Amino acid sequence: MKTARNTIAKTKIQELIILSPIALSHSEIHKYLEGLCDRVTIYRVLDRLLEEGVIHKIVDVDGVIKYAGCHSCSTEHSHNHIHFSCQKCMSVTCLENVEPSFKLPKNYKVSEMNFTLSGLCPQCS
Amino acid sequence: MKTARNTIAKTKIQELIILSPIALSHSEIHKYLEGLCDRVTIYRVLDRLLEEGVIHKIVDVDGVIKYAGCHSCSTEHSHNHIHFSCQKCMSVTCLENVEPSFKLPKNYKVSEMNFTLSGLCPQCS
DNA sequence: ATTACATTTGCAACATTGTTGCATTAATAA
DNA sequence: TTATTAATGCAACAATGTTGCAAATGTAAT
Ligand SMILES: [Mn+2]
Ligand SMILES: [Mn+2]
Ligand SMILES: [Zn+2]
Ligand SMILES: [Zn+2]
Repeated sequence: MKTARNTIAKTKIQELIILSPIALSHSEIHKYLEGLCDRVTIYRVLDRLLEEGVIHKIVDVDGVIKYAGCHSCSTEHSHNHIHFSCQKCMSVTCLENVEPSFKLPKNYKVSEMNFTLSGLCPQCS
Repeated sequence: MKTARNTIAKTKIQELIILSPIALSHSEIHKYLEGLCDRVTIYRVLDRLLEEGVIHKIVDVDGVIKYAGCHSCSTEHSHNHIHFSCQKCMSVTCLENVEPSFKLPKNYKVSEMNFTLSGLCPQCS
């Protein structure tokens, strides 16, 4: 079997994302790490953290992919919540408690959803 | 004042998007046009069509940006509808009639939304 | 039809983002 | 401490998107 290893890069990246109040992009993580590891390593660590279910991926309104820690998915791993992207401070926040409702036409089978609102966050409005 | 011109490239791209039943990405449009114009021209034409309100932009679940014609926004220009991204045939469809409802915490001011579901479309399920 | 001119285009050059192969490094278990 | 193999660094590459500038082209006036 394949046994995961706790490397410095992985530990630091995980810590960074989990402790951050907002979702982070690859380039933001790269900046924060200040050369601790290679660009490519970050991509690979992010893939591993996603697989392990430690973090989840968010597609921002402009298509930029951001990563946020999983807080409320200890039992089951679902992220059917809304994300809010602030146009002023550029932060992306998980609104864990907000679940949208909608009525889909027949014969559509949903497996994932990505719902991002943009506008002004409480700090900026 | 700046007067828009109807060039061959613009006409063809607009036609392509409007007539398509699914949203198209830049690279898909590029393929369809078969060298009718440069890559860069497509980017610039898309920008113009967006500004003119002829098409709208959709961010797919994987962050790929797609373009779809505006059908039901003759009076006002809003796209608060759901988009469906099929994991099998990779099509992105506008579900113009499906509007999600949700209850946002106070002090969030929404100006735009991007709501994309992924799964299987009627044809593929 | 010809001219004038601003818009649009093509091309080159560049930046950013993401992926892959491979030799080297380093975490973990024996 | 040593053996094993996961993880990293680096180079090379592909895909996507942006910008500057000269050339081409659409449109309106003559
Ligand atoms: Mn989230
Ligand atoms: Mn749409
Ligand atoms: Zn803000
Ligand atoms: Zn399908």
